[in-house]
Amino acid sequence: MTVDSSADRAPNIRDVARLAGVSYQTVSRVLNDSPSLRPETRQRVLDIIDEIGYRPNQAARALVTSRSQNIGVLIATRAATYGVQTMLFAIEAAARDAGYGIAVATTPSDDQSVRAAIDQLAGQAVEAVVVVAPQVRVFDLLTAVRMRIPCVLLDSTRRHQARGVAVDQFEGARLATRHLIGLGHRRIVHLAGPRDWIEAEERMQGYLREVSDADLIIEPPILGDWTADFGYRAGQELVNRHDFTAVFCSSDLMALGLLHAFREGGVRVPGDISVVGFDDVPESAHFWPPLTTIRQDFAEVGRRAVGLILAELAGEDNPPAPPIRPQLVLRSSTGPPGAPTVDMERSRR
Amino acid sequence: MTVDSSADRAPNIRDVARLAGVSYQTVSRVLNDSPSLRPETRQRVLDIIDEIGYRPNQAARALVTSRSQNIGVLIATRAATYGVQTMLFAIEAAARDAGYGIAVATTPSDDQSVRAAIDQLAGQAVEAVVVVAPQVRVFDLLTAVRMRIPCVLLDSTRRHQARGVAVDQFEGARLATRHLIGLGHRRIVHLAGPRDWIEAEERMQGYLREVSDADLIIEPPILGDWTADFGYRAGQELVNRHDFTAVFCSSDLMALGLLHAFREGGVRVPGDISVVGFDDVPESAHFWPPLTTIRQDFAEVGRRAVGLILAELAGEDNPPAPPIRPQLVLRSSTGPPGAPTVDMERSRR
DNA sequence: TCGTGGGATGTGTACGGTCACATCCAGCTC
DNA sequence: GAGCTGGATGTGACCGTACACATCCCACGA
Repeated sequence: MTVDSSADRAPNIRDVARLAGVSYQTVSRVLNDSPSLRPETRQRVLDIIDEIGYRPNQAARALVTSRSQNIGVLIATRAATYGVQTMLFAIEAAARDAGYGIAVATTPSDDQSVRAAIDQLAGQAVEAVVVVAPQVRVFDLLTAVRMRIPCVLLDSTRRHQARGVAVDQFEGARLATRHLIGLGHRRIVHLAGPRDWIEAEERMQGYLREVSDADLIIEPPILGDWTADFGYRAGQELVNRHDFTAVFCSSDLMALGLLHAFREGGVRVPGDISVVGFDDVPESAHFWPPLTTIRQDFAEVGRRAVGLILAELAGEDNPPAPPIRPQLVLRSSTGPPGAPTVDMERSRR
Repeated sequence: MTVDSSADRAPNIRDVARLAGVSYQTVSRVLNDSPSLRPETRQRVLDIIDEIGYRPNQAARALVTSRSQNIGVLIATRAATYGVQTMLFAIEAAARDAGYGIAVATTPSDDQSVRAAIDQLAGQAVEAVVVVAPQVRVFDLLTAVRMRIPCVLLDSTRRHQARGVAVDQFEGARLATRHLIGLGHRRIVHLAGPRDWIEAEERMQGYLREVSDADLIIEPPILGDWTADFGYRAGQELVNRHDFTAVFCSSDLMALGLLHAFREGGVRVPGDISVVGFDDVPESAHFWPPLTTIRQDFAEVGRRAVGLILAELAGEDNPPAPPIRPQLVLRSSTGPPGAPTVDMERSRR
């Protein structure tokens, strides 16, 4: 019958209160940084908290405040890629700095799976959702579901600018294409990403715009799937064509596979064909030849997404920020058409 | 004063009960699949739930059951790697299948950050923690913190077998080394991972064991950091040595950088030097030359970890499962010492 | 001296579920 | 027909916290 704090259940706010000789409400005030507290009272409570290892119960707090302190991250791909992981880690770090936790749900992109993932996150009572790597259909589905919570889309530039954070894919593709044109290339093939992906579409549009602005012949883009394996297969086919001098790949990995196929097929890069990638994954500096590519700051995308979410949760208006500018990284896989194969020195970084 | 269900707050269990003409407890029974319910009653409740879009409040449920239905994933690295992401996604998928959500905390490996990450997860009231990519210090810290919840470590083979799931890194390293020895190599350099990482240590031990079993000269391993950049720098130094004929790299990425440096330095692979990697990242088939490496099934590791956790949460004993066996993947970066450079055909998969 | 104001602290209640227990009623046995 | 049994359902209490409000006390000025 005696009040015993050594019970096996976790200590709660009343245990702290009793030991500190105050009411539970005072403890609550300490936890929530209430201004009207005598410093010595606050300290006494803090000491007890520390001593008995008290931790506020998130469930109880969430129940009464209806704020879970959790942000959901919906990842609409199961493929392991540098970009997705970098964004995820940046989101997590930024969220944690703001006192939020991260709940992750990955999913294939079919409707049913995405719905299930949304349910999953809703079940975790997230206060907001960051959608990573959205395909068009995922976006459409999200608008259909009409979530009652803030929702930020990554990589959804231009089309859905209001609710998205993104590197300017369109601009990145123009940079890549313009670089090739500037070197003198006139027939440029585009190895695109999946039709369904918003960013793939943006890159393709950027390529098309730049090519048509320069009055060049537009090659029908090859639709790929981001992977090195696909790039390899595409490369095997391209080896037999002799009507182009450069390839703009929508991902570094596809470029890697392409380089592989070209090498096997006796096509020299950049001597015969120049190749540009997209993403600037850390490995691309060590491809053979080191890959000229478009760098996008994935971590910044993640941080901005969290910033947007926090602002929205705080009820602030989000002034639409300018998209993040991508950057051309010059390495050794590009050169003027018909130039001799890269010499060794150029590939040093 | 009239009972109005169109309030802007989310519907709760009593709203459902009222509309279905039953008590809230009956609704609760429906939600928890209680056996003693008339089918028609159950159906009526389910219809109402569907109609008004009722979702059980996780916080309330967690409060009373003290079960959050959440599993924490502590990732003790901020580097984006194929292995970590593959494990994470597999964990998420397996957890979701079992009705659990995933809370992620990433962290640098210093003590203070890891503590903060643990606090973060504890704050999210996770029922268990999966620790990914543990360094020795992280493991020691975890034992010091003495968590009150189940905790599974990934990639902690042998040393902490009881609480870990892992690919047998030791065995993988032996496979790689034995392969080189079998080809006739007598002087094999090991490009190791960071000293602090358990799996790096295991791989190094495997290499050392195999080399000493074969009575070969033991080269002092070079301690790296998993990255392609490091492999590149290490390769630049190795180019000047002529006292070895093969390199076993502790990661595919280091191997990639190494290949880059060798190519620049005029060292032919495998003609002059054979190279073996570790991990079998999807790109390694497209390296130049395509990389012989050790495949480990990251997804299986993630799934098993969740299996272990679920069993422990259910109070079952975990029969210690055998470690997951890695597998040698033969490609074109290895050959007998002094053999001519790989011909093109061999690199086709 | 007393009313007043405000800082510091305590009390009641609600949040949305689950659990233990109570109740009800139909069907069965004797 | 009374008593028993067990399935179906309802009632009260409680989980741990935050919020609104009440209370207390002391300093201050009229």
